[in-house]
Amino acid sequence: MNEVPSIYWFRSDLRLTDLPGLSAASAAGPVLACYVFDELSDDAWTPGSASRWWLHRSLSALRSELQKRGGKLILAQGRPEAVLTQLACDIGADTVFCSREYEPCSDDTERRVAESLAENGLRLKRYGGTLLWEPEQVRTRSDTPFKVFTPFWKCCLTLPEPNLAAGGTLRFWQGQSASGVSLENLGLDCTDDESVRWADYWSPGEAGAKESLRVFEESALDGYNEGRDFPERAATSLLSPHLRFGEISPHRVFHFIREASRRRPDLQSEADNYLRELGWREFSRHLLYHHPSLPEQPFRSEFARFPWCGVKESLIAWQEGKTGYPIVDAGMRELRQTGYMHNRVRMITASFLCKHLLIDWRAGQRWFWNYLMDADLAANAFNWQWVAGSGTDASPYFRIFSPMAQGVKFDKAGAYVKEWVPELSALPPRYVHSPWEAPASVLDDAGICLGDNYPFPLVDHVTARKTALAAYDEVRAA
DNA sequence: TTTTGAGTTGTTCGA
DNA sequence: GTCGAACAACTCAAA
Repeated sequence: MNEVPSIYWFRSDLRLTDLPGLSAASAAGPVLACYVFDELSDDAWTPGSASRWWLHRSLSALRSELQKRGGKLILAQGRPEAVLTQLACDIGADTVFCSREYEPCSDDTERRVAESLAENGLRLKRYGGTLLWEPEQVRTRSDTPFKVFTPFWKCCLTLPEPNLAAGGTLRFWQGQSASGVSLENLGLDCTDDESVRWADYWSPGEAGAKESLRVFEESALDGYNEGRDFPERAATSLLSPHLRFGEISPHRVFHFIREASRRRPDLQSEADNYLRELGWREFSRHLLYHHPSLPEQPFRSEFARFPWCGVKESLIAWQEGKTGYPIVDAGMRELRQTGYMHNRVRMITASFLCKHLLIDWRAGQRWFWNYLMDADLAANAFNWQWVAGSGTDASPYFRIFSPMAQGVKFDKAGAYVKEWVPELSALPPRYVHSPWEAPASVLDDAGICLGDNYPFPLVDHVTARKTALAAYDEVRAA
C-alpha cells in the first residue's frame, strides 16, 4: 500500500520522544524529517556563537538517532515556507507537521508557511510539546494574562497535569528526495578560541538530556533547596540548554520529578522547588508571547527614560571578567569558557552591569545571548528586565546586590572564584571577595599585584550604589 | 466596586 | 555576632 508521506519540520524540538507533532505525523503516514536554518530571517535574534555550537551538535545527534531508526534528516538553508513547500511537493506529501512556537516572529513564520503550503493544496498542522500549558490556557479570573509569577504558577497547578505524548512507532519515508545541504555547510559550528573546551562540559542531544535529568534526580535533587544557591557545587540540573533546544520535553521533566517525589515523599519540597523553575521558564515564555517587545523595550515604560550612562570601557571590562570584583569576574569568565553561568552568579553579574556600571540591560542581554548555551529569548529578556528593575514585578528598586556580601554568603571559601579567576587562587578566603582590602604583605604572598595581574575595582561599591539609587529616583519621580 | 493581601532571589544600620 | 527594622510605596489578583 502506498501511503501519502508527510514532512516533520523540526524547530526547537530536537528530539524523537514526547513529541506530539511527530507522533501525529507518524500515525498519518511515513515521515520525512527536515530542519531549516534561516540565517537571513529579519529576526534580530538569530542564534549566538554558543547556541550555534550547540545546535550543530544537536542536529548531528538527531540525524544519527533518525538514521538508527531508518529515517533521515534533510537539512536546509533559507526561508522555511520556500524550503518546506518545495520539499513537500517533491515527495508528494500532503501535510507538514510541526510544534508550535511562541516567539515574536513565530506566528508570522507559521502563517507564511501555512499560506505557501495552502497555495499548493497542502497544509500545516501545529502541535504543542514545547510548553507545559498553552498561553491561552493560563488566564486570571478577569481573563487577562498573569503578570506576577506566584498566582500564575498557582493557576497552572490547578490545570490538568500536562500529559506525555503518546508513544507509538515512528515510521519514516524511504523514497528519494533532494538531499539538502550538509551539516557542515550550515555554517553553525563555532571556531572561537573558547569553543575548544565546550565539549568538555556538554553533551548536546536527546541522550545527553536524559542523562542530565537522571544524574540530577539521582545525586542532586536531595539537597537542591539549599545547594542550588552555591555556584561551586554541582547542585543544579544543567538541563537548560537541553530544554532550550527541545532535546527533552518539559513534560518529561515534570513527570520524572513528580514521580521521584512520589517515591521519596521526603523530597516533596525539593521537587516542588525544582518544578517551580520549570514554572519560570513557562512564565517567561507566556509573557513574551503576550508582550513581544520584551527583548527590546522596558516592560515598565517609565524606564525608557532611565539615564544609562555607563561607558564602553566598563562594558568591555565586564565582558572580559576584569572588573576587579572577584565574583563578577568569575561568573563572566565561566560564561566565556563554558557557555554557562550559575543562576546565582547571573543575578550578581547582571545587577553589577545595570546598577554599578549603569549600562543598559540590553547590552548585557546581547552578550548573554551570544555566549549562553541556553540562550533563550524569553528567559533572557525576562530576567534581564527583572534585574534592571524594568520588569513585571514590583521588586524594590533599592535592592542592589553587593558583590562582596553575595560572595561571602554563597562562596565563603572562595572556591568558585578561584576556579575561574586563578590569579586569586593563593588569596586567603577572608580577602578573596575584596582583594583591595588585603594588606600588602598578604597580596605579596599570594603573588598579586593590583593594577597589574588583577585589576583594582572598576568602581567603588558604596559610591556606585548611591549613584544607582539616585538614578532610580529620577525614573520614579518622572 | 472597593478592599485586602501579597509580591523569587537584598543591603545596611544600629541596638 | 545576631537580629530586626528601614529602605518607599506600587501593582496585581482575588475576594
